[in-house]
Amino acid sequence: MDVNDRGCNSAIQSEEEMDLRRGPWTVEEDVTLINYITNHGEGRWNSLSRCAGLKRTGKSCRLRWLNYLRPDVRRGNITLEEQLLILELHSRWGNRWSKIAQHLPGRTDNEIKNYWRTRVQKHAKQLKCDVNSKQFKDTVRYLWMPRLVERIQAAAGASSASCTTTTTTATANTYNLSNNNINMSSGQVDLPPSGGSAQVNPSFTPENSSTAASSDSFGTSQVSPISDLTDYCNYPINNNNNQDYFQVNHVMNYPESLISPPSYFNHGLALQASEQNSQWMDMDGGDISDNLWNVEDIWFLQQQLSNNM
DNA sequence: AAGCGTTTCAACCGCGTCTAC
DNA sequence: GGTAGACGCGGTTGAAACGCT
Repeated sequence: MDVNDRGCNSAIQSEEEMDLRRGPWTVEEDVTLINYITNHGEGRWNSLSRCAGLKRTGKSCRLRWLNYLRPDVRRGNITLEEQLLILELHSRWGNRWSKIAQHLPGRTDNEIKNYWRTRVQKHAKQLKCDVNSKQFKDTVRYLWMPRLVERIQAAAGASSASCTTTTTTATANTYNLSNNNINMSSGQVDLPPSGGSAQVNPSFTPENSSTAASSDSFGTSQVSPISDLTDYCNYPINNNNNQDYFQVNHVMNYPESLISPPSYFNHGLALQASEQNSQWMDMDGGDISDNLWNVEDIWFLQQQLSNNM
Protein backbone atom coordinates (compact mmCIF):
# COMPACT_ATOMS: atom_id res chain seq x y z
CA MET A 1 0.00 0.00 0.00
CA ASP A 2 1.37 3.35 -0.96
CA VAL A 3 1.83 5.72 1.88
CA ASN A 4 -0.03 8.34 -0.10
CA ASP A 5 -3.14 6.21 0.22
CA ARG A 6 -2.92 5.70 3.92
CA GLY A 7 -5.73 8.00 4.80
CA CYS A 8 -3.58 11.06 4.92
CA ASN A 9 -5.70 13.91 3.61
CA SER A 10 -3.63 16.78 4.75
CA ALA A 11 -2.75 19.22 2.04
CA ILE A 12 0.79 19.14 0.81
CA GLN A 13 2.67 21.98 2.36
CA SER A 14 5.96 23.53 1.57
CA GLU A 15 8.78 23.13 4.02
CA GLU A 16 8.47 26.77 4.98
CA GLU A 17 4.78 26.33 5.75
CA MET A 18 5.54 23.22 7.77
CA ASP A 19 7.93 25.13 10.05
CA LEU A 20 10.18 22.12 10.06
CA ARG A 21 12.00 21.09 13.19
CA ARG A 22 15.69 20.29 13.17
CA GLY A 23 18.20 18.99 15.65
CA PRO A 24 17.86 16.21 18.18
CA TRP A 25 14.69 14.20 18.19
CA THR A 26 12.42 14.28 21.22
CA VAL A 27 10.93 11.20 22.82
CA GLU A 28 7.51 12.29 21.62
CA GLU A 29 8.71 12.49 18.04
CA ASP A 30 10.31 9.08 18.33
CA VAL A 31 7.12 7.56 19.66
CA THR A 32 5.10 9.20 16.92
CA LEU A 33 7.39 7.88 14.23
CA ILE A 34 7.54 4.39 15.70
CA ASN A 35 3.80 4.19 16.07
CA TYR A 36 3.19 5.41 12.56
CA ILE A 37 5.63 2.99 10.98
CA THR A 38 4.31 0.14 13.11
CA ASN A 39 0.83 0.78 11.80
CA HIS A 40 1.59 1.78 8.25
CA GLY A 41 5.05 0.56 7.39
CA GLU A 42 7.96 2.57 6.12
CA GLY A 43 8.65 4.17 2.78
CA ARG A 44 7.58 7.38 1.02
CA TRP A 45 9.24 9.30 3.78
CA ASN A 46 8.08 12.79 2.85
CA SER A 47 4.41 11.89 2.93
CA LEU A 48 5.00 9.63 5.91
CA SER A 49 6.37 12.55 7.84
CA ARG A 50 3.39 14.68 6.86
CA CYS A 51 0.80 12.06 7.61
CA ALA A 52 2.36 11.20 10.95
CA GLY A 53 2.17 14.85 11.92
CA LEU A 54 5.91 15.17 12.34
CA LYS A 55 7.45 18.51 11.59
CA ARG A 56 10.46 16.83 10.06
CA THR A 57 11.68 16.28 6.56
CA GLY A 58 11.21 12.85 5.09
CA LYS A 59 14.95 12.51 5.05
CA SER A 60 15.18 13.22 8.73
CA CYS A 61 12.48 10.64 9.50
CA ARG A 62 14.18 8.04 7.37
CA LEU A 63 17.53 8.67 9.02
CA ARG A 64 16.08 8.57 12.50
CA TRP A 65 14.29 5.32 11.78
CA LEU A 66 17.10 3.54 9.99
CA ASN A 67 19.92 4.64 12.27
CA TYR A 68 18.23 4.67 15.61
CA LEU A 69 14.63 3.54 15.99
CA ARG A 70 14.54 0.42 13.86
CA PRO A 71 14.00 -2.55 16.19
CA ASP A 72 16.87 -4.54 14.72
CA VAL A 73 19.43 -1.80 15.17
CA ARG A 74 22.27 -3.05 17.30
CA ARG A 75 23.89 -0.62 19.63
CA GLY A 76 26.99 -0.77 21.74
CA ASN A 77 30.48 -2.09 21.26
CA ILE A 78 31.73 -2.94 17.83
CA THR A 79 32.94 -6.47 18.42
CA LEU A 80 36.32 -7.76 17.32
CA GLU A 81 34.65 -9.80 14.61
CA GLU A 82 32.83 -6.76 13.38
CA GLN A 83 36.02 -4.74 13.38
CA LEU A 84 37.69 -7.42 11.33
CA LEU A 85 34.80 -7.44 8.90
CA ILE A 86 34.86 -3.69 8.58
CA LEU A 87 38.57 -3.62 7.90
CA GLU A 88 38.32 -6.43 5.40
CA LEU A 89 35.32 -5.04 3.57
CA HIS A 90 36.70 -1.52 3.55
CA SER A 91 39.88 -2.82 1.97
CA ARG A 92 37.71 -4.21 -0.81
CA TRP A 93 35.15 -1.52 -1.28
CA GLY A 94 36.53 1.62 0.26
CA ASN A 95 34.05 4.08 1.72
CA ARG A 96 31.02 2.13 0.55
CA TRP A 97 29.52 2.30 4.00
CA SER A 98 26.07 1.08 3.14
CA LYS A 99 27.49 -1.86 1.27
CA ILE A 100 29.72 -2.70 4.19
CA ALA A 101 26.82 -2.29 6.60
CA GLN A 102 24.83 -4.88 4.66
CA HIS A 103 27.25 -7.49 5.96
CA LEU A 104 27.01 -6.38 9.57
CA PRO A 105 23.45 -7.04 10.60
CA GLY A 106 22.03 -4.40 12.86
CA ARG A 107 24.86 -2.00 12.20
CA THR A 108 24.14 1.10 10.21
CA ASP A 109 26.30 2.71 7.58
CA ASN A 110 26.45 5.75 9.83
CA GLU A 111 27.79 3.75 12.73
CA ILE A 112 30.43 2.06 10.60
CA LYS A 113 31.40 5.35 9.08
CA ASN A 114 31.74 6.87 12.53
CA TYR A 115 33.82 3.93 13.69
CA TRP A 116 36.11 4.35 10.74
CA ARG A 117 36.53 8.05 11.23
CA THR A 118 36.93 8.04 14.98
CA ARG A 119 39.04 4.92 15.38
CA VAL A 120 40.77 4.02 12.17
CA GLN A 121 41.55 7.47 10.89
CA LYS A 122 42.83 8.39 14.32
CA HIS A 123 45.54 5.78 14.01
CA ALA A 124 46.45 6.91 10.54
CA LYS A 125 46.87 10.36 11.98
CA GLN A 126 49.06 9.02 14.75
CA LEU A 127 51.23 7.33 12.16
CA LYS A 128 51.31 10.56 10.23
CA CYS A 129 50.16 8.86 7.07
CA ASP A 130 47.06 9.23 4.98
CA VAL A 131 44.30 6.77 5.76
CA ASN A 132 44.05 6.02 2.05
CA SER A 133 47.77 5.55 1.57
CA LYS A 134 49.17 2.19 0.66
CA GLN A 135 51.34 2.40 3.75
CA PHE A 136 48.40 2.59 6.06
CA LYS A 137 46.32 0.06 4.16
CA ASP A 138 49.14 -2.44 4.36
CA THR A 139 49.62 -1.73 8.02
CA VAL A 140 45.97 -2.47 8.58
CA ARG A 141 46.09 -5.63 6.52
CA TYR A 142 49.31 -7.05 7.76
CA LEU A 143 49.35 -5.86 11.34
CA TRP A 144 45.94 -4.85 12.48
CA MET A 145 43.81 -7.53 10.91
CA PRO A 146 46.05 -10.45 11.87
CA ARG A 147 46.13 -9.07 15.36
CA LEU A 148 42.36 -8.98 15.39
CA VAL A 149 42.30 -12.58 14.27
CA GLU A 150 44.60 -13.46 17.10
CA ARG A 151 42.48 -11.58 19.58
CA ILE A 152 39.37 -13.34 18.40
CA GLN A 153 41.09 -16.68 18.67
CA ALA A 154 42.39 -15.87 22.10
CA ALA A 155 38.98 -14.81 23.28
CA ALA A 156 37.41 -17.90 21.79
CA GLY A 157 40.08 -20.05 23.34
CA ALA A 158 39.59 -18.50 26.73
CA SER A 159 35.89 -18.92 26.36
CA SER A 160 36.12 -22.56 25.35
CA ALA A 161 38.64 -23.28 28.06
CA SER A 162 36.18 -22.08 30.63
CA CYS A 163 33.38 -24.06 29.09
CA THR A 164 33.62 -27.77 29.70
CA THR A 165 30.94 -28.59 27.19
CA THR A 166 32.89 -27.46 24.18
CA THR A 167 35.47 -29.57 22.45
CA THR A 168 36.84 -26.82 20.29
CA THR A 169 40.57 -26.42 20.37
CA ALA A 170 41.74 -23.04 19.30
CA THR A 171 45.09 -23.25 17.66
CA ALA A 172 46.89 -20.32 16.26
CA ASN A 173 46.27 -20.93 12.62
CA THR A 174 43.44 -23.37 12.30
CA TYR A 175 40.23 -22.11 13.70
CA ASN A 176 36.82 -21.42 12.37
CA LEU A 177 34.64 -19.06 14.28
CA SER A 178 31.29 -20.64 14.51
CA ASN A 179 28.18 -18.65 13.78
CA ASN A 180 29.80 -16.22 11.47
CA ASN A 181 31.55 -16.11 8.17
CA ILE A 182 35.02 -15.16 9.15
CA ASN A 183 37.26 -18.00 8.22
CA MET A 184 39.96 -17.82 10.80
CA SER A 185 42.15 -20.33 9.06
CA SER A 186 42.30 -18.29 5.91
CA GLY A 187 41.80 -14.90 7.48
CA GLN A 188 39.08 -14.29 4.97
CA VAL A 189 35.57 -13.13 5.32
CA ASP A 190 33.20 -15.37 3.47
CA LEU A 191 30.79 -13.32 1.51
CA PRO A 192 27.74 -14.43 -0.39
CA PRO A 193 27.98 -14.68 -4.16
CA SER A 194 25.77 -11.66 -4.55
CA GLY A 195 23.59 -9.86 -2.10
CA GLY A 196 23.45 -12.87 0.12
CA SER A 197 23.50 -13.02 3.83
CA ALA A 198 27.04 -13.75 4.83
CA GLN A 199 27.21 -11.93 8.08
CA VAL A 200 28.47 -12.08 11.56
CA ASN A 201 26.09 -13.72 13.88
CA PRO A 202 23.28 -11.27 14.57
CA SER A 203 22.96 -12.61 18.06
CA PHE A 204 26.56 -11.85 18.75
CA THR A 205 25.98 -8.80 20.85
CA PRO A 206 28.37 -7.08 23.16
CA GLU A 207 26.29 -8.36 25.97
CA ASN A 208 26.49 -12.00 25.06
CA SER A 209 29.73 -11.97 23.16
CA SER A 210 32.38 -14.20 24.59
CA THR A 211 34.88 -11.79 23.15
CA ALA A 212 33.49 -8.93 25.10
CA ALA A 213 32.75 -11.07 28.07
CA SER A 214 36.30 -12.21 28.30
CA SER A 215 37.55 -8.67 28.19
CA ASP A 216 35.99 -6.94 31.09
CA SER A 217 38.64 -4.31 30.93
CA PHE A 218 37.01 -2.96 27.82
CA GLY A 219 34.95 -0.79 30.03
CA THR A 220 32.20 1.22 28.42
CA SER A 221 33.98 2.23 25.28
CA GLN A 222 31.98 1.90 22.12
CA VAL A 223 34.65 -0.27 20.58
CA SER A 224 37.04 -2.71 22.07
CA PRO A 225 40.17 -0.71 22.73
CA ILE A 226 42.54 -3.65 22.74
CA SER A 227 42.05 -4.08 19.06
CA ASP A 228 43.31 -0.69 18.19
CA LEU A 229 46.26 -0.37 15.89
CA THR A 230 48.32 1.13 18.63
CA ASP A 231 47.84 -2.07 20.47
CA TYR A 232 49.39 -4.06 17.66
CA CYS A 233 52.36 -1.83 17.60
CA ASN A 234 52.75 -2.33 21.30
CA TYR A 235 52.18 -6.01 21.18
CA PRO A 236 55.07 -8.20 22.36
CA ILE A 237 55.52 -10.40 19.35
CA ASN A 238 58.92 -11.68 20.33
CA ASN A 239 58.21 -13.80 23.32
CA ASN A 240 59.38 -17.09 21.86
CA ASN A 241 55.89 -17.81 20.68
CA ASN A 242 55.54 -15.35 17.91
CA GLN A 243 55.73 -18.19 15.45
CA ASP A 244 52.03 -18.59 15.79
CA TYR A 245 51.56 -14.94 15.24
CA PHE A 246 53.35 -15.10 11.94
CA GLN A 247 51.59 -18.24 10.93
CA VAL A 248 48.26 -16.68 11.47
CA ASN A 249 49.20 -13.92 9.14
CA HIS A 250 50.99 -16.09 6.71
CA VAL A 251 47.96 -18.17 5.91
CA MET A 252 45.79 -15.22 5.18
CA ASN A 253 44.95 -14.81 1.56
CA TYR A 254 46.25 -11.48 0.48
CA PRO A 255 45.41 -9.88 -2.81
CA GLU A 256 48.22 -9.79 -5.30
CA SER A 257 48.12 -6.05 -5.24
CA LEU A 258 49.42 -5.96 -1.74
CA ILE A 259 52.93 -6.20 -0.51
CA SER A 260 54.77 -9.46 -0.41
CA PRO A 261 55.05 -11.60 2.71
CA PRO A 262 58.74 -10.73 3.16
CA SER A 263 57.77 -7.12 3.48
CA TYR A 264 55.23 -8.07 5.99
CA PHE A 265 57.78 -9.94 8.04
CA ASN A 266 59.90 -6.88 7.98
CA HIS A 267 57.02 -5.08 9.60
CA GLY A 268 57.12 -7.68 12.27
CA LEU A 269 60.78 -7.01 12.78
CA ALA A 270 60.05 -3.35 12.98
CA LEU A 271 57.59 -3.97 15.71
CA GLN A 272 59.91 -6.38 17.38
CA ALA A 273 62.63 -3.81 17.49
CA SER A 274 60.13 -1.27 18.64
CA GLU A 275 59.04 -3.57 21.35
CA GLN A 276 62.55 -3.94 22.66
CA ASN A 277 62.52 -0.29 23.50
CA SER A 278 59.14 -0.47 25.06
CA GLN A 279 59.46 -1.89 28.51
CA TRP A 280 56.21 -0.29 29.46
CA MET A 281 54.21 -2.46 27.16
CA ASP A 282 51.36 -4.54 28.36
CA MET A 283 52.87 -7.99 28.27
CA ASP A 284 49.74 -9.91 29.02
CA GLY A 285 47.90 -8.47 26.10
CA GLY A 286 45.38 -6.70 28.22
CA ASP A 287 43.79 -3.38 27.82
CA ILE A 288 46.18 -0.90 26.35
CA SER A 289 45.59 2.77 26.12
CA ASP A 290 45.73 4.58 22.83
CA ASN A 291 48.13 6.96 24.42
CA LEU A 292 50.97 4.52 24.85
CA TRP A 293 52.56 5.43 21.57
CA ASN A 294 55.69 7.37 21.95
CA VAL A 295 57.42 9.48 19.38
CA GLU A 296 60.23 7.02 18.86
CA ASP A 297 57.89 4.14 18.19
CA ILE A 298 55.87 6.04 15.67
CA TRP A 299 58.99 7.29 13.97
CA PHE A 300 60.53 3.83 13.92
CA LEU A 301 57.44 2.24 12.49
CA GLN A 302 57.17 4.92 9.87
CA GLN A 303 60.77 4.37 8.83
CA GLN A 304 60.26 0.65 8.54
CA LEU A 305 57.08 1.09 6.59
CA SER A 306 58.64 3.49 4.15
CA ASN A 307 61.73 1.34 3.76
CA ASN A 308 59.91 -1.87 3.14
CA MET A 309 56.97 -0.88 0.97
C1' DA B 1 34.89 22.54 41.03
C1' DA B 2 35.95 24.83 36.87
C1' DG B 3 37.87 25.31 32.52
C1' DC B 4 39.44 23.47 28.45
C1' DG B 5 40.57 20.16 24.87
C1' DT B 6 39.25 15.80 22.80
C1' DT B 7 36.18 12.20 21.39
C1' DT B 8 31.92 10.32 20.04
C1' DC B 9 27.91 9.93 17.44
C1' DA B 10 23.33 11.68 16.02
C1' DA B 11 21.85 14.56 12.63
C1' DC B 12 22.20 17.46 8.61
C1' DC B 13 23.71 18.62 3.83
C1' DG B 14 24.71 18.09 -0.96
C1' DC B 15 24.63 15.41 -4.75
C1' DG B 16 23.85 11.50 -7.71
C1' DT B 17 20.47 8.02 -8.85
C1' DC B 18 15.95 6.19 -9.23
C1' DT B 19 11.11 6.32 -10.31
C1' DA B 20 6.74 7.87 -11.66
C1' DC B 21 4.34 10.66 -14.65
C1' DG C 1 12.81 11.39 -23.70
C1' DG C 2 12.21 15.07 -20.20
C1' DT C 3 11.18 16.51 -15.70
C1' DA C 4 10.26 16.72 -10.84
C1' DG C 5 10.12 14.62 -6.64
C1' DA C 6 11.77 10.88 -3.71
C1' DC C 7 15.38 8.24 -2.17
C1' DG C 8 19.98 6.75 -0.73
C1' DC C 9 24.75 7.50 0.02
C1' DG C 10 28.93 9.62 1.65
C1' DG C 11 30.84 13.71 3.76
C1' DT C 12 30.52 16.97 7.35
C1' DT C 13 28.98 19.32 11.49
C1' DG C 14 28.03 20.32 16.17
C1' DA C 15 26.33 19.21 20.75
C1' DA C 16 27.04 16.27 24.51
C1' DA C 17 29.99 13.34 27.00
C1' DC C 18 34.32 12.50 28.65
C1' DG C 19 38.97 13.17 30.38
C1' DC C 20 42.64 15.85 31.91
C1' DT C 21 44.77 19.64 34.38
